[in-house]
Amino acid sequence: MDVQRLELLRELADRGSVTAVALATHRTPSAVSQQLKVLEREAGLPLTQRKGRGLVLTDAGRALARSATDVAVSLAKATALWDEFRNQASGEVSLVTFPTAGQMLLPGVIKALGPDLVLNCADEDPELSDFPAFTAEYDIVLAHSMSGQLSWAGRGLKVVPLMTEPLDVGLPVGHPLAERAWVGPSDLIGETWIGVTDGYPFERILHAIEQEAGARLEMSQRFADLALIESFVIAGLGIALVPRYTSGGGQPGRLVLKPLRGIESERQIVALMRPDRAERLAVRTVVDALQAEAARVQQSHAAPHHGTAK
Amino acid sequence: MDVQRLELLRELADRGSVTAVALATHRTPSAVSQQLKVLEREAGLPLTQRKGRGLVLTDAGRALARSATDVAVSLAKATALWDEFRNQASGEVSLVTFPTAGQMLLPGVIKALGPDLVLNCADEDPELSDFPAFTAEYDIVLAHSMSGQLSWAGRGLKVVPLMTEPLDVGLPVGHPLAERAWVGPSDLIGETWIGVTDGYPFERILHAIEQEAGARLEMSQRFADLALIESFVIAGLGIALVPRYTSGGGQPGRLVLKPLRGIESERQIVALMRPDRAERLAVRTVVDALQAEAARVQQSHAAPHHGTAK
DNA sequence: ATGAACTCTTTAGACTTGCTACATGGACGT
DNA sequence: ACGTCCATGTAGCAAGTCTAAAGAGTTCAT
Repeated sequence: MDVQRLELLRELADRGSVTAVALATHRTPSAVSQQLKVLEREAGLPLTQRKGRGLVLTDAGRALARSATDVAVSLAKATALWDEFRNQASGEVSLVTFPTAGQMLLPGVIKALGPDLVLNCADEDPELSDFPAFTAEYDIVLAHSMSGQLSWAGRGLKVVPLMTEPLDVGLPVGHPLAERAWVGPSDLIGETWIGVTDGYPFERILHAIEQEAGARLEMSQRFADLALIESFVIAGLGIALVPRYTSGGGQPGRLVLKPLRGIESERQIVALMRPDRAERLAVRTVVDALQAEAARVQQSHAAPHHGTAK
Repeated sequence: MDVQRLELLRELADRGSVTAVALATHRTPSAVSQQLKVLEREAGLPLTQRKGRGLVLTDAGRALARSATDVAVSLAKATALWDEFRNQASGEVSLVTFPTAGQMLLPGVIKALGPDLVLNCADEDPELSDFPAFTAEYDIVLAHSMSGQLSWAGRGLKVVPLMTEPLDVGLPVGHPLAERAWVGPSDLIGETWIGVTDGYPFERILHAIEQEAGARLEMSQRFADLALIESFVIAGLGIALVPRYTSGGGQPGRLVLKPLRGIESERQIVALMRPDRAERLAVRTVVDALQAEAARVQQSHAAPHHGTAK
């Protein structure tokens, strides 16, 4: 019946606790609890169920929450429509990203946006946290996945692809392989590797190399931060897999990138959003800017010469 | 922003005046005016405009009203969903029909519906009034159109076809043509006709007969009521075009029907609804029953023999 | 076992909101 | 010019929704 209440139910489905919903909607838990109770009375059947000290949705509750999404979407479309009538997009948009994508895209995007649109950015480590879950908190979530591996299918989230970034092999200047135009899996066995933290998507490619070459790679270190990995490579302590567009930012000319052949080695960078938020005009504007900037970055690297990076 | 207000704007688009909206929504005109004013202030641009002593929507207002329909639809889907969870369809559904369709379909439909679902019916003369406009007042509007002539395309209404009913030539017993298996346009010139009121869709077929036969039909009387026309035909005062399934109800055996060949002679009977109302579970149930009953009627007539009618 | 921490709920009271009732101001038709 | 019709202001009231504070149940640690 009432949209506000339905919205509350949907938030509960997303966030999983009354207090979280209250916090997110700037209300007291009491208010949320009361409204949910009213909704349940109107519905005439139990929508929630106590479990331990928390609260979970029943099947009926989940179904209702899902249809509440449709309501939120059409409502967001309506407000977007009249935003189009009035002025250009304005308001605030929040965004989380993993570090490398932010470094690559955000400065250009923020410059491209008008002064009426405030973009609040934050960064999070992509593997320590459940990125799709951030869509509850942020309007836009920048995430990456390996090609083909659509880890966030379903879930009811809107996924907008921004770019696919090749993952190259990073070598120190003077390394034997540095003279080659490209490298293959068999060239890489016997090298000392600087790896990524367990669970990183890069890991999948390293495994593919091992499988292709028929030997194990020697992994000396494991880091999460890209700049740290690069500094080890530059110091000659090993070689590593690095994203082409975002590497070498700090120390150009001291890191050599070689494309990897024989293995599909790239990552997809996408924007994740809750479907209703994706409809907001301001959000759509930011996503458009992200796509444009991603295309610009990709094109500037597609151009010939240009040394190793940048 | 607020759904109730959007709904009000949509009602205004449908009904055209603040007082009409107030009447329909059980409010005072003052309340409607205030809410529209709030909506306009939120939107930041004029949605309505005074015209004479009335009020009309601006372009922006119309656009918003249209998107308000989407909101209403998704909201109706949500409530329908939980109606499905809870019990079978219940509540009240209102319906208008033109007389012959009502006589043909409604008794069977009402018997088929459970006791929890109350169907309130009314009848209106199909030509004196704008039938699509009734969708503002009634949940379901039973209307007819000649085949191919989709008079209610666009408008944003949901159209559900129920049946196509042939229009036959009605003759008195003992008429020379009564022995024939069927009649063609050329057989019908020279006869005295009992016509329908100007503007009735039947009129189009009469014109088609004239065009095909190359002569004018002699029209002695013009009536709106079918039973009245039939009594004239039975009295031998002329022949007339009558819908096959609904004729002869009162006096079986005294009216002979002959199919008309050489001209497409049928009318489409459809249900018209506002899209949001079409989503209500109770409404959908009634529409399903209408379709089933229509199929039943059509089938019972498709069966051979059976004399003239019934 | 007992208490501390956490989560949801209940209750009572304040605040906000949308309504009715009545009055006002134009626009149309006679 | 008058009455009618329609939309809109103003004041007050009724309903709904929130906060605040206390209560009840569960989990975890000591």
